[in-house]
Amino acid sequence: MRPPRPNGFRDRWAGELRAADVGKTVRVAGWVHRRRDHGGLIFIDLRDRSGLLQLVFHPETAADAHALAETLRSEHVLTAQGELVAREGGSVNPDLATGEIELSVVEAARLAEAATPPFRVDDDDPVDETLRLRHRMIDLRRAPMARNMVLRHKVTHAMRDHLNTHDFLDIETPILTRSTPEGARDFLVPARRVPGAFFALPQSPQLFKQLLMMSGFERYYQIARCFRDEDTRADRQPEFTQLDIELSFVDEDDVIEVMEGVMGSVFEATGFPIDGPPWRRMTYAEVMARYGSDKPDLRFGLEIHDLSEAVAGTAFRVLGGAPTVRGFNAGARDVARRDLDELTEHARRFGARGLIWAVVGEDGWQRTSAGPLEEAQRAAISTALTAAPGDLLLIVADEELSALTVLGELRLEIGRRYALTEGQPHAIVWVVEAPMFERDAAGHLTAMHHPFTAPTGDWSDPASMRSRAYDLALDGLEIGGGSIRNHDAAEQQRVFDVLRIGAREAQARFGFLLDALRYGAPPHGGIAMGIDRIVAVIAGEPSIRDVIAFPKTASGSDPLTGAPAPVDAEQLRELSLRTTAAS
RNA sequence: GGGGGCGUAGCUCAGUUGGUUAGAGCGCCGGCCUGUCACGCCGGAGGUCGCGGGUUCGAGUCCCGUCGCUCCCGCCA
Repeated sequence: MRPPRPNGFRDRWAGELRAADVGKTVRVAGWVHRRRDHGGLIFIDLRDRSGLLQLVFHPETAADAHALAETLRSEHVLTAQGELVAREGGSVNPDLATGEIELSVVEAARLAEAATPPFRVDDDDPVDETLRLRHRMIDLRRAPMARNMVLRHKVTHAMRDHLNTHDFLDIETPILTRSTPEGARDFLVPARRVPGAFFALPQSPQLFKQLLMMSGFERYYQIARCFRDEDTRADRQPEFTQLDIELSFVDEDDVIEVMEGVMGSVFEATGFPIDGPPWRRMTYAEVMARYGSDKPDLRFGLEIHDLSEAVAGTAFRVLGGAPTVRGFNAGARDVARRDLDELTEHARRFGARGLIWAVVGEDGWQRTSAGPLEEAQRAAISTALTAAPGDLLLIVADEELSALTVLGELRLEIGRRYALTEGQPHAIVWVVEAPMFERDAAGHLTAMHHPFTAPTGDWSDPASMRSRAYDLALDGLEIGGGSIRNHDAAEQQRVFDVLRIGAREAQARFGFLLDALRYGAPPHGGIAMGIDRIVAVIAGEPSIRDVIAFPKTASGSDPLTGAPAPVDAEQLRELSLRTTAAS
């Protein structure tokens, strides 16, 4: 860090002083991180953003300062001046960046007292998250959180740097806007000037960035806040941040290359140990078949295999009553009956009717839940899964998508249970050629990405069409995705036709984009990257709440973390809201 | 909307089959201590066992309800 402008508070950063500064008179300011009172000598670890510095207060040579130090407590704020001295041999602290030196305080002043913190700042032990959020300003003082905020800045800085040097323009888009079609529930804001009408907060800048392409800006980016009124998860917040990018006159390879450049520089800037781009690309069909997920964790194997042939024409199919049988070899696992019951329960949670398991012995299957299965089929399955004695085989018979999804989740569960990712290198993969449409519960086709994604394939069979989309998965987490868009109004209308979105509805929902398409839209495409997730993975934090300064809790009931406040009748009148008699 | 888990000191937790005065570590307060760095030693304060009801001679412990938190499913890229 650059030295601060010298003033009455400080002239150096405490954590950046080194042995080379010995002999200098310096002034530092910050918080009391820890205090060690030896009766005579008092040591105080002073904390500012740059780190820690040990202050020594001598009772005889600096009586006033020492008297003050006796009254200092944790998190008091102070400024101190003195001579920087070298520590004697045995008192050097090798665990501290400033451990070879200390400040022999001549003069000091307390700038603020502090109530005893509700939890320790100088300790990283877990504390109830609600309490941390209620006192977030204190929580953010703790080393891991402070580190995460710095890391987050490094990530966005690297992104901006890379894009700025590649001719991208940072352009802002509105927050108070109309519904954007990402499929989630909108947050709504009452519009005072149009009683009964509401703004929607953007689920993404999707429509606006496409308009910017039509405006001719060619290369746009924005670190954009997005809003989706859906329930919180460890990796999901109702308000989150994306790196949003759009380019004109491009195809898939162009966007992917740009993003590999961006993410490559992010990983490099943060020291994240991963191989540089170009990165592996796999089709949606392939990752679903092999890993049962559209965001596969490739840090370990345990690939899924099609066992339908192995059990063809047997009673097994009657048993399962299912069109497909798939399974994977979970490896040599020492499983108790309880483990198998838990795995079965896990499978059910994701919609499986049941789980077939088998433990392979020296001669055939030692234990299995598939009693009626004939020896020949058991052998065929073992062969298909290249089973060795001791191996645990997990098999699901169901509709194809359902079986693959369940096995994908079981694969991840096995990975967690047996720490299969431990010590493994990070794995990043592009998933391309996802289906353009999928069927909802009613059997109707809906857009798998959003309806502006360009499809490829045979229009006479929309269900078979693929989208010109690409999604990036890191360690089994989806960190971003995008697509080439429809730039032709007629083509866009065909998509709407498949989605059964009539001309009137399309005009009402996406009218301004459809209009824009008529005035000369360039071929364009883009991508959005989830910054919260990216930072969390790099930081090794399981929850993105730990890489967001002020996140939401699950219920959002805490005042500091954005709990919604009730609005009284008077405020409603002021907003000119139409209210019902009941309210 | 649904399912699981949790709620005991400021914090993190223990608390036996229902039994007398609810404990520990850390933190806090006081005393001692001139080279510590998670300083040490001695002492002390601090509890509506989330809340309400019930069963019982007796409830932190069992039952019902309720509130809060959390993880997951649904939902959501």
